[in-house]
Amino acid sequence: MPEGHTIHRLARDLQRAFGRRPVAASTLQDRFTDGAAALDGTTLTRTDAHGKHLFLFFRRDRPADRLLHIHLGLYGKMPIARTPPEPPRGALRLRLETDEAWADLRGPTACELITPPERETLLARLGPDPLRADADPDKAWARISRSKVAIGALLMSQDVLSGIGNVYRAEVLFRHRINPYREGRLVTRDEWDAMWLDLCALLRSGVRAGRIVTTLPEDRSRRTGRPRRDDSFYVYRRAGEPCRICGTAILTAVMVARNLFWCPSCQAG
DNA sequence: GCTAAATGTTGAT
DNA sequence: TCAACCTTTAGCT
Repeated sequence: MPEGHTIHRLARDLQRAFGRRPVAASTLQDRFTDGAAALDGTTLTRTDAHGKHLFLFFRRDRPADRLLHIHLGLYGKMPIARTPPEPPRGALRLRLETDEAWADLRGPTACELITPPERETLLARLGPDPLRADADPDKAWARISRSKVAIGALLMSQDVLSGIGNVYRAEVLFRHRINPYREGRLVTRDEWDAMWLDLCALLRSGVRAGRIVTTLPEDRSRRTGRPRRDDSFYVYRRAGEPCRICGTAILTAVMVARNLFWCPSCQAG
């Protein structure tokens, strides 16, 4: 589930569900016993997302000047539900609970209490995030426009721009008909500007919908008004299937250790 | 029941 | 470039 849209949505939902009243924090894993104990009984004051990194701020009294850093990694999840909570089970890293809501964090790459300077260090290596108002796309362009690295790799580099993952990479390149292997420096300024704007819109709609849909309505199958799961993407995980636009078989290959998908005809070059 | 894959990152070679 | 890590689930038998 987790590209940038998931994290920003989670930041918003956690704030709504748990903000401004004390939370009970618990864990079933030894690795976070101390962390959960430090958070237990404190009040969530603010949540913030940068790219795929989530930060939860609690009132200062208990975890002195520390905040919670969460990264969901490849398969982390933190679903929020109304009380009553289910009995805690299995590999539960962190449960947050109030009278009204509860949320279980499972499988994250990171769940740790850090200091504000540690947070700054982390943020310093992140490129602009299309979901943030303060994002400066020129910073990403400065890197891309003088790089010999393939654009399909650059889009995945969180220090070039942050929040993009394997689905948005494949889909945005298709939407702009750009071959994933083209060197960054051969992407034109106009192409980049269009791609950035598109990413802003796509990620925002991902936050709203809670899932990624990159296809235009006219490119989905006619039978259903709403996009079915299979209708949501142009190329992602559609290897061997016909391109929705030209019918050519979608190709797949590994790029930066992830499965890449593209249409060799629409994205020639 | 078992295996592989998954919208990710880090650190060693 | 590759393995390691974290957990769930889809797709097999």
